[in-house]
Amino acid sequence: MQRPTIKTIARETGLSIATVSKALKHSPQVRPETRAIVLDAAERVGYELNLHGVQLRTGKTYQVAAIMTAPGPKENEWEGVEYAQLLSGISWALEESPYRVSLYAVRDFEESQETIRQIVSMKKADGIIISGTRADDPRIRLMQEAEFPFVTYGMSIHNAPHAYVDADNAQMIRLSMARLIERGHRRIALLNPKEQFTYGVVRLESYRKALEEAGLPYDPALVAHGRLTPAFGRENVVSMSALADPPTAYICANEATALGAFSGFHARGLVHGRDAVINATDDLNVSQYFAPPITSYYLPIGEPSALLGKFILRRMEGEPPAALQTLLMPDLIERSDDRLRPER
Amino acid sequence: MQRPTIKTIARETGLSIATVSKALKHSPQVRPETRAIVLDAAERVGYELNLHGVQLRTGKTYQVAAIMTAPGPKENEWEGVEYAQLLSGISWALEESPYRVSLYAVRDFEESQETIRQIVSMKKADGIIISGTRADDPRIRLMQEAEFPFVTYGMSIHNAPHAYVDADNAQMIRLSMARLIERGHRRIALLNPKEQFTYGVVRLESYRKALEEAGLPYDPALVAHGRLTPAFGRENVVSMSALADPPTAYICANEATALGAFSGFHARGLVHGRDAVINATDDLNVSQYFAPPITSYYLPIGEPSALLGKFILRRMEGEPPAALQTLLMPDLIERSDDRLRPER
DNA sequence: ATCACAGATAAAAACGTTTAACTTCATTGT
DNA sequence: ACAATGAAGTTAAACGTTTTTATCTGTGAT
Repeated sequence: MQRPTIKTIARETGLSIATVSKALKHSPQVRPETRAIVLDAAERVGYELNLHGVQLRTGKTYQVAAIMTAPGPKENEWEGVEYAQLLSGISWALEESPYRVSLYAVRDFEESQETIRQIVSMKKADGIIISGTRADDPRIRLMQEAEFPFVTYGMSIHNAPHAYVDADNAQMIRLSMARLIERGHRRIALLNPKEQFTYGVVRLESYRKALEEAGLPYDPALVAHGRLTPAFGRENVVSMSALADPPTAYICANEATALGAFSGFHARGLVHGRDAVINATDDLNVSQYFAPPITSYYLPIGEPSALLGKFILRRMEGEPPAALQTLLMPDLIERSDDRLRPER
Repeated sequence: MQRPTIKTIARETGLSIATVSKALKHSPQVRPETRAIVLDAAERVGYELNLHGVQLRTGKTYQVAAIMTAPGPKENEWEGVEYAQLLSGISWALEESPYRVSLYAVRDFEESQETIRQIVSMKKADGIIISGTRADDPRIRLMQEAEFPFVTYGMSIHNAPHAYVDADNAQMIRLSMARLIERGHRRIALLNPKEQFTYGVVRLESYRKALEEAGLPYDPALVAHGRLTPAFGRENVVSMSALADPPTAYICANEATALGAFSGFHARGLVHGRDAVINATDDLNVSQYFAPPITSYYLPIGEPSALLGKFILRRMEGEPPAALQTLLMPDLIERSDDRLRPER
């Protein structure tokens, strides 16, 4: 028993394969009654479209390439864990479509660029989703020049308009800072992603502006850029807390960094709420389990990932990118007062 | 400028496409000199195999389906985060091959079963990688009956032999228990995955055996089965620590559970090392950042994932499954003494 | 000189689909 | 009455491979 093809249906119905093909794709060239007959027969024989034929004929791949930048297999730091949920979110968004997510794991920016170049020129996918965007991102230019559909998780600054989904980092930092300053903090540390990343730039800018508006000085010693691992959080708490005038609040760019910051507190004998506090941005709903639970801006990763999936589908259908740009505002979840209580 | 095909090379060299095809696949039917000419021309025109043609002709897909069971997009619990690294590890292992990882995110066991059935019957991939295996796993039977190549992350118990990679859970629990008992613990809690999973069964069995050998009673109140989220860890610490005779040690099946356990300590005012201790199994190298750092069995997730990739390649080449079975023993990393110090 | 044979290459068919070009037939407008 | 139009189908080619079968060429044996 072979897998049924349109030929099977043609034989079954006495129509030509061309008509069957058209009927299945709802071409206006075929009469509704005929279509009904075809659909019925298709159902009966258990027909399912063979993508390989389509792919060869049309050049479509029905693949959405997700470029995942993760540190090499040898490096064992807790990094990029939110990718799992990001991928599954995208995958679910594509569920009703014939598209599948195919994964391209790369080690660094250069490799992602090379991979994208290949996907584009060899047409290995119909659409691409990337993250870790830069202020001026050559990968975006590459895809735009080739008119290749793509969506980014993260904005760019100097590139021509494109489809993206991102958290509203500027707003988030602005409000975070206002809140902490209102609660008496004057020395606020920013544990930020690498400066190459757009959101690193955006967050830093917003941070500086907030300081300025509050009439507080900007101290570069309170800002760190790096890979958002627990190690990063820990190291910076350890070193910054040793400053003559140490920070009383740490804003961590993700939950891994926040976990590491707690580890730094432990190492230096600091007590959360007495010596300093930690705030964070949280994708994974994990801040509530820290001891003590911390205040965070929470954006369930399912939201951006569902949007990424939706957007790439629409881009592949030719929708212009201008309509496919969303900044999501995370919810502030206050779990501690964050005023210092210098008891004891 | 069209993408070059074997036809391009045929024109270029004056040979037929058949010969070119054979030359490219190192068929013995073509003379070495001819092959050289072909390879040279291929290089010159920048030829790259078009998989769509191959796929249609041979039925091969060059896809490895990774079935990822993750909770629905609506549920926002920190679960399954290690999947990101697992996937990238597999993806790297396939890097030199023409195969790509294509992702199938499913919500639960039933859906994974249905998805696998489809992949197998519609031949949507050449190989499958699944995790979350059960003692008697119908998915494994399904793939075996269809003689479909697959590798599982996690053993099964009642199924016919198949390729798998797993951590040596029995040994891990045996040694963990021996170590804790040696340090004076008599009431040891086991925060375990759901009983359906093979490793849940294996761990429980090993736990009971360890108790028995030490002459300690088995108390079901100290064993919990559930989804390995922080919430699970927290809830069980909260409830178990309220027992008349509470546990003095908690063995957590992963780092998410351990994080939640710490949260439970905080909620109940327990101090790690004084009231009880936490041990864990760690894939993500994150136990070192807990406050305090805890003792764990650490298996960098890169190792099993690289093996999964290697194994599926070999299975797809027809290698029998018997040779493709590996139990990995995680390293014990002692970060605290774990004897209770009832100071204060 | 002819034959059989092997080695090397070529021709052709096939995989499942889409689509441009064509045919058929009924309907419409004059 | 008849050309023009349009709707609904059909034919056939094409996408890039692999593979079966056929063809050709030269060698060595008879």
